[in-house]
Amino acid sequence: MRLKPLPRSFYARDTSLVAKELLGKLLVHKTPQGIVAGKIVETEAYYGERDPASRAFHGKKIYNIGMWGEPGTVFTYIVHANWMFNIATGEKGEPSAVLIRALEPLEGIALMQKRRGLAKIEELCRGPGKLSRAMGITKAHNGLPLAPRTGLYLAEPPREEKFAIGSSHRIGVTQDLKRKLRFFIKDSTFVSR
DNA sequence: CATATGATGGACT
DNA sequence: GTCCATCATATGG
Repeated sequence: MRLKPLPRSFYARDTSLVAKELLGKLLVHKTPQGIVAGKIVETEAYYGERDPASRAFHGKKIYNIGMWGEPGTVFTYIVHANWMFNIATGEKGEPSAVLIRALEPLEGIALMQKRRGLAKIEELCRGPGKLSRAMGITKAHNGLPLAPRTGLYLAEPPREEKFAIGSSHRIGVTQDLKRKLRFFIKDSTFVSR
């Protein structure tokens, strides 16, 4: 499979637009243990300092510095013993990000199953913590640029696909539930609840 | 050093 | 729907 990585300019736009257009794209992670890849089926947009639900809301910290990085920079953050996989968006210096919430596993499924200790394919990446586990994403990736040379990157799917996009309020946040900043592929069975 | 806190997950009613 | 294990950080003594 020949993959075309997303250009940096893709990420340097409005966060919710990036979140929406990320649906259907491929997330690829090459590691010494093997290659794993999946299709993005669910995302959430987080605006920086203006967004009370954002990690950047309380200012620049060591752990969230990645949010201020170049667009296309990985930002990982732990919640309840689970790593969240985010991508910095917008202009450099603007701490907005997109959280990847769910994937449809495509490649390296055996490795995902091994890392998750689980056989059911629908469950492997259905949720932000699950997908990081299955993909092998941790703190070590915080601050890395998304690029083939780092082993972790996003790419265009081999074929264009048409699908309906649904939206809702964001999951798990207690602030700002009004805005619909969660996007997902409507008919996908791999979206989290 | 001690304790609180989640952008969660999984088990259970 | 509810309960709670889990653990890297943040924060206060």
